[in-house]
Amino acid sequence: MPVQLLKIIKGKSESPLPSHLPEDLKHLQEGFDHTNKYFQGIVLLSYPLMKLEDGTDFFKIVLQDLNDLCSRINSINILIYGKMAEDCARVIRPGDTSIVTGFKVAKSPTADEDGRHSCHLEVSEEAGSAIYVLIEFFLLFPNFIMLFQRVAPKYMYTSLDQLKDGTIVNLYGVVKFFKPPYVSKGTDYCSIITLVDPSNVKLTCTLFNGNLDSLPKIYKVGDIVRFHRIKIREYNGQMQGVTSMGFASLTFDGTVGAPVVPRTSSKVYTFMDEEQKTIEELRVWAASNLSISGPAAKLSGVQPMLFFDLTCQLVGKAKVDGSSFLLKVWDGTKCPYPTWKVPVEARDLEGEKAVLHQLRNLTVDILVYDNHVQLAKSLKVGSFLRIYSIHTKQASGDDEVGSHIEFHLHGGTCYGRGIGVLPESNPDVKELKAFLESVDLAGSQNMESMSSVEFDGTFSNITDLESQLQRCQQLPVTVLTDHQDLNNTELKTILNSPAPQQYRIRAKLRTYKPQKLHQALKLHCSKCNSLQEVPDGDDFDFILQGSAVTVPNPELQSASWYDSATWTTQDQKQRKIAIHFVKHDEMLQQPEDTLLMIEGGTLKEVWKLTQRFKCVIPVRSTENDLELLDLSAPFLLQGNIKYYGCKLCSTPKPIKNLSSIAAEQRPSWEPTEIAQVLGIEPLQYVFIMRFTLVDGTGAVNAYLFDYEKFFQIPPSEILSNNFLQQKMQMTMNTLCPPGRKLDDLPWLECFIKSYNVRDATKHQVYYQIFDTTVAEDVV
DNA sequence: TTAGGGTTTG
Repeated sequence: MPVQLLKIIKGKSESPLPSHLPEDLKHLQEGFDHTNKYFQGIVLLSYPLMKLEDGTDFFKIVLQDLNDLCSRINSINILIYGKMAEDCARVIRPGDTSIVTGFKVAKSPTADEDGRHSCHLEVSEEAGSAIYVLIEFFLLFPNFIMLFQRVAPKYMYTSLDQLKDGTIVNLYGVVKFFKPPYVSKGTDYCSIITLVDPSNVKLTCTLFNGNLDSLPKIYKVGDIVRFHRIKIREYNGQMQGVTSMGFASLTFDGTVGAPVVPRTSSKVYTFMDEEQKTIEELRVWAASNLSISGPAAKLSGVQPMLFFDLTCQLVGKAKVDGSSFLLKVWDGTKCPYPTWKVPVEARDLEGEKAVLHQLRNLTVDILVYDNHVQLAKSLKVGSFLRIYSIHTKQASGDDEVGSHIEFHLHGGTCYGRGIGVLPESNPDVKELKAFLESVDLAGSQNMESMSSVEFDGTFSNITDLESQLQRCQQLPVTVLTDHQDLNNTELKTILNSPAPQQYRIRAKLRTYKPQKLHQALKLHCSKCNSLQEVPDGDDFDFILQGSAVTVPNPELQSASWYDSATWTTQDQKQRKIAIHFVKHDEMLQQPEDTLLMIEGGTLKEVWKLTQRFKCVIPVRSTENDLELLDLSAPFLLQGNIKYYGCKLCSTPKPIKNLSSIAAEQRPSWEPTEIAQVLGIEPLQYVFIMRFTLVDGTGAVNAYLFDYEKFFQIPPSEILSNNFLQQKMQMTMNTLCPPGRKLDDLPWLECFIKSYNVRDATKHQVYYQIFDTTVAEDVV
């Protein structure tokens, strides 16, 4: 089954009046418009898939509204018909968080018996419904993001030359012409939009909605739209698009290279990297096939007798008479001609008196007429506007000042005449604001910096230490795991014997190195036998920052074996993040079973992802493939463990080799297996210490290479686990209590082996502890 | 239902 990611962003909405909110049960009523609304709940129950009399598949689930647990009725029946029933029955399980969109509300015939909501929701593919299942929360990104998996086939998009009368389709198009939403003579706002696409066919759409916010947020010719469920009709021998039930739109900036961030009032929309690709392709097509006017005129550049679009800030407004309304605006530049001032009563002028006075030489008066008056009245002083097709009219000077320029927004909507409110996130508004303020107020976002945890100096309290000591004076604090039949050998004998040999000893730990235990942790390559320090968080951060410069390659978004989601951060850096979720059997898995690859993430983001997903692999885009970062960075993160590869012994292989593991029946994502397919020679975490052991006959320095057996602490986990750090310190305090005389030290039972190390100039015998572990009651 | 793009004019 195809998998589609859905992104829901909670937080600051682009629109000042967000209307497409999640629906709650209280407001769910038969006969009301629930277009573009969604209902989110937990699956309380699911019934077996069945067939209706006409052969239609039918599946019923019960969703509980978690936001409204106090209400007597907080659950509702969801009736799923057709192909969608089959898909849902396969995927949806009780306990899942689920979203239903495009539903029809009908009276529930079973409400009296089951005590659930008096209505039920009917969903089917034909009705344009969709059902999603939550796969993950992302709380770490600037906006709180939830990712859902769509339980239905993908949307299909129709090219503009393939449209047929009477159909409802999904389509993409580049805006060739538009009328910003205006108040129609009926009950709704209306927006006219003409689209073109690479088939070179035009489609004019007439869109209505009672809610201004539900219409596409088009700001300029060249913007790209995606329409879902638009109805195609023939009118005057041409195809025409009109709003249908469930119509939904996304609008994207059409500038090549601009971030692909959809503008929508809908807080729920499907988000796929395939679509990002489509947008980017359309941008490129439009750049060479569509004449898009350059930057809009500034007041300083206006000419008399022209029509132009102005991006500006509203400083004041006033009613003039029944059919006209005054807007006082500025764009920071000065009009080179004398401009008229529309006489209004001071009491009718709305706006900060001080600001109006301060900017009196930079503001211009724009008189708007007829159908624009209603919208003009509703504008907020201080908001940013784009006024389309303002007429600059030269008035002959019949006063002593001479001729002046007048600004009119005539009635009607010809030539896209109208007023649009731009959100503060709009790039042109950002530019204008910066210009108006001449100060950059945007503060940089400080990500909490993370450094690796050091684990020395964590002593437990003194009472614990005393009781441990008492126990240790009687029994050995270490025990043997093998070779119990061997007899003890005195250290003096060992020192006088040739190597290599193995011995059982009974000795005391006089001292050890390093005393700072975090220094004992190393990375070891079993192939070339090299040892290295564990890189700290700053090293990794540095590499991540370096790799974030490489923008994710759109060509590599979503492949047969992974689905991708991308973000652009809302801060100044506009950093691009891509997450590639590796699929199994064409499906995304539960987060705890999922391997993902991330591009452009920060240390904190990567770390957060590791807390939720089974495996995280930081990657970057090349021209043809994703690739691992520098091997100074971990090639894999699992939970709190960073896995590193040996720089000398690794020969990185293509990332797509991971797909072979993904194709296994139950991918276990073992680090060793991942390393193997990626051509990485994994480094192992190891504690390396030097124990000075004494037994009254002599002293031996013996090395401990402990992968886990001795301390029974996985070295890979110690950096992130405070408890393990304390445990290790406690163990060492028991083996070698600080400040004690030799007589008071506990006995250790150990196996040691001697070995020769020779180089050109000298020969030395070394000793290594093996098959020994700390006694059970010590750890 | 509204508007159905195409040069407005106070």
